[in-house]
Amino acid sequence: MREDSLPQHRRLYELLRAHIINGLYKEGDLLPSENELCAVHLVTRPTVRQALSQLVSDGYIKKHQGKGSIVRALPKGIGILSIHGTTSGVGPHNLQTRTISKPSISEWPENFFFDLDKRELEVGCIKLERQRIVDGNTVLYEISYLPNIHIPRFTQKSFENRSLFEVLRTSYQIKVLGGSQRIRAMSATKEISDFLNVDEGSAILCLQRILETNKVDFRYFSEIYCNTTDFFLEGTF
Amino acid sequence: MREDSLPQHRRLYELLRAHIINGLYKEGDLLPSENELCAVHLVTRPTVRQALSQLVSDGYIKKHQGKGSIVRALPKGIGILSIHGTTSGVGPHNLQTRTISKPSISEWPENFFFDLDKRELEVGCIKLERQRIVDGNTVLYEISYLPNIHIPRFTQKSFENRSLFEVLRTSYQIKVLGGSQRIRAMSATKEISDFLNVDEGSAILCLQRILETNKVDFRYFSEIYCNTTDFFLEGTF
DNA sequence: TTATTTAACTTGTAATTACAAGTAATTTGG
DNA sequence: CCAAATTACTTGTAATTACAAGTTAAATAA
Repeated sequence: MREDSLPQHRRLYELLRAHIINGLYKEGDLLPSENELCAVHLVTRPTVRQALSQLVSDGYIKKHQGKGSIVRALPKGIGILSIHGTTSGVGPHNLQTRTISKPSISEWPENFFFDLDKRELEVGCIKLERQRIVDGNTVLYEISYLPNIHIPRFTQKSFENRSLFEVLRTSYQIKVLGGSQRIRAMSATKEISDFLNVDEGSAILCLQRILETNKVDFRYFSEIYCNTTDFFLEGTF
Repeated sequence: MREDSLPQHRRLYELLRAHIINGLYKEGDLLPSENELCAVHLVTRPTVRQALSQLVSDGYIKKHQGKGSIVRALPKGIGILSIHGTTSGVGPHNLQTRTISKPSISEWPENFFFDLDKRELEVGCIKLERQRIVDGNTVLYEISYLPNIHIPRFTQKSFENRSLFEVLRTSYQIKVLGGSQRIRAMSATKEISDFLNVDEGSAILCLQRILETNKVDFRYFSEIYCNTTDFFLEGTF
């Protein structure tokens, strides 16, 4: 395979995605045609089309037969519905991450929000609490639960302004491939209202996520409480 | 092209999707291998792979290199985050649709939740209010706004237990290709609490959606209020 | 029997070719 | 000058071939 062991379609995807995020291609712009991209990047059309179809399903572009690939408006909200996680999903905003409680090994919580299998229950759980601050406002309060396997010395890692995605990928070769989530609205409890700096009882968005990875026996979980008075979640389909 | 003018990859997608929904393939089952699907349906592997990758991005299956395509658990919540709309997204539940106000032509609301262009403002707006009742509980209150173009005699159509998707597709050849949505939590106003049968001030989920279609100058809008005490929204990524 | 190796599967990546279908600008005819 | 037809360009669909890489079960050797 190629130098950095990324497939060609994936490298093209990452390149075009970066260009869109950086503003080199702006909203409404036409991307180079598929044949142009072939010529410039020395790949064939199926490869180009694979990269473009990923951009479509991630909501970065829109395709029109006979016309071309048009860049979509970048989400103004928080693109937490996508695979890219909160850090890279916020876009041009000023984002800070604050660790509330450092990773600690414990048992899984009782009545956990997803059913765990036997192996997961045996290895135990690493819990991690973080806040996300966007443009100075505390917007997210996130609790992550990871199975205590495949990630030695995890409790000594630092997560200040670093995404969990990145730590797992660079330190443990664990890549997130996809996942699923539940979304609902709820009234803020005392604890959550403190973390999110809102009144107790005000409406809060709650997400429960399963993240699946390239290691079949390693999936982790996330519970996210979101203050949507100034920001909203955003998704494309 | 073939008999009913659907591309082969699309027909295979619809077939496999129906089999999964009907339970012919259950959670955890392996789909036939790509080569088997080729042989059975008389198509080539790229065509099969196109159908499968659509099933992956819609969350119906999960693929594992060297292993096969595994059927995922069907969403137990309301799959409103997908393109398939509320009606087909609810799955095995008992769903009823009630029209609150029949389609009526008017101006667009002031301070509409998305910016409209000149043409949309000129042609005016058709408004439609509906309730969705799942297993006897009123779960959704949905207001749809359509531009008054391409859809003659729309105000005389009936929507009882029929999806807007279906009416647009069968009566006007308008197909929904995709869209985007904002999600946030809010406190129920008096009006919304009445429609959803909840207490005033309780936490409600609010979705604002843009639906884009095969007609470039026709997009429509939807505002959805959702009672998530008994159900939650669900999505895969 | 047990551990290792091999072989037979699976999906992933990628180049190649061909034509269909939709769009937009140009050319042509009136 | 204007409208219709043509042309060139775009993406969509589809078959074909080849090999890489991950998984699993069978065959083999200790």
